[in-house]
Amino acid sequence: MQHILIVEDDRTIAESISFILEQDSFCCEWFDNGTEALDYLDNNPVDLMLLDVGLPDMSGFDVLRKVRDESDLPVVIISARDDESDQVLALEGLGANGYLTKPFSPRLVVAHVRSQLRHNHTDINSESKFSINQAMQKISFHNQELTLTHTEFKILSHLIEHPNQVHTREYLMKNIWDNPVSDEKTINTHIKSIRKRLKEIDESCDPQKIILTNRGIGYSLIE
Amino acid sequence: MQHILIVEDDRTIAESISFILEQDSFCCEWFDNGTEALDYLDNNPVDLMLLDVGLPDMSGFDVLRKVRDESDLPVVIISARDDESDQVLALEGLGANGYLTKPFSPRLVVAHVRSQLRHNHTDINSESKFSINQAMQKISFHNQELTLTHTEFKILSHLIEHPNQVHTREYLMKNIWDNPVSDEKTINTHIKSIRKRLKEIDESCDPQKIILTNRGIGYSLIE
DNA sequence: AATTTTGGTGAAGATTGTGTGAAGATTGTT
DNA sequence: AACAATCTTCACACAATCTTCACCAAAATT
Repeated sequence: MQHILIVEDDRTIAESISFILEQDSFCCEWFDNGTEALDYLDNNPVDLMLLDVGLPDMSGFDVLRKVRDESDLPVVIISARDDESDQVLALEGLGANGYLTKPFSPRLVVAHVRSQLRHNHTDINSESKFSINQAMQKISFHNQELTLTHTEFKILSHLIEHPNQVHTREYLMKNIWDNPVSDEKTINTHIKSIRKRLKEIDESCDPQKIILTNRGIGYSLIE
Repeated sequence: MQHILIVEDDRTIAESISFILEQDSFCCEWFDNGTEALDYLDNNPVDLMLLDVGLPDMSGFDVLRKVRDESDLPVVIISARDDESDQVLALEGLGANGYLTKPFSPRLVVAHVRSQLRHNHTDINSESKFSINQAMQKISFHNQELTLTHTEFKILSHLIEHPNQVHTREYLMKNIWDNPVSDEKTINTHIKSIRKRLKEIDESCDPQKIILTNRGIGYSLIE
């Protein structure tokens, strides 16, 4: 599940974008101002940001600057003005990844979002060791089906969909459990059993090299 | 030097794009048809493709399909028609990375090109000895990955992100530890081990010239 | 030059984080 | 209700890491 952060002060626009993205099985969070959005970004996992230029509290460009100070998060700008110099500034100067001018159809927004996130998607023709069958809720490892419990499936899916990236236990818990009240140690045990299942399929593999522990931080899956 | 492949049957447009890209120290190759462009692509290194939709021999979309069959090369579409469904198809369906509609200024083309190539630039372009991979919580020194503990990572990140600037021990502690109760001498030891790790990667470097001690004050990283 | 202060160094001890197996709690199924 | 599967928690062992300390070297001060 990919998380989209929408920063847009027009409620109608935000809702229509949100609606269509959620139909495409994205998970959306909406803020109508930059301050709250930046605050949210600091503490929550976000895969892409849709950012309006005209915000009540600060310019979208300023928001983008602050985001770029600390991450490479894909940011697609939404602008009411079709001003070329703004676009050049955003893309070249500030490091935006895409630029959309109003009016646009929600469908186009999804196209831009998908275009930016494509590389994150587990590609069928990539040589990944894993393949996910979302419909069947099954994961294959070296083309052999893993028998996973529901929780294990959700954890491993997350890691596969965001490989080469450290996930804190806190992050994993937020995304996997609805009620976030649980001991962080619980993750350890699930990881342990996932590793065990990998070993069952491929005796020669080293599960700790595939799902690696980043001591003091969390876990990450190496592609 | 980055290589741009321009596929555009309008000579005037191709030349103006080419001209401005070359001013920005890109290296351009131009073809006015898809067949030759695809042929060139098979045998030459290309970093990005600017692709017109309307070509004499085949549709730009067909060219894109063939490119996507075998690579993830960034492709920015140039279209004469401002048709939203075309754009959705290109971005979402065919895997284009960007979409420009004519008329556009050459400046905007460069902005799109730079935006797409930005992630490649960071390593080559920056004169910094260090690069931080936030996603994996890793730092590279001369493009070699450092093995750092969590605390070491946090200290070094701070120094890298604010180079040429003295950080008092007190300041570092406040920013790195949640509970600020600790002996300031502790920083010394961590700095020592960071320096040791730098030396492990580059035997010939002098770690005390990279992270330098400001006697009586603190430490600073020299860029 | 002697003294004091500050930082570098290596090692020892304290602390924390993780892997592991198993027990208890929860959930779902028959 | 009984049972099985699964999830969560816990205790322990071990290893990685952090902190402290004693000692020495370098720089600044007298």
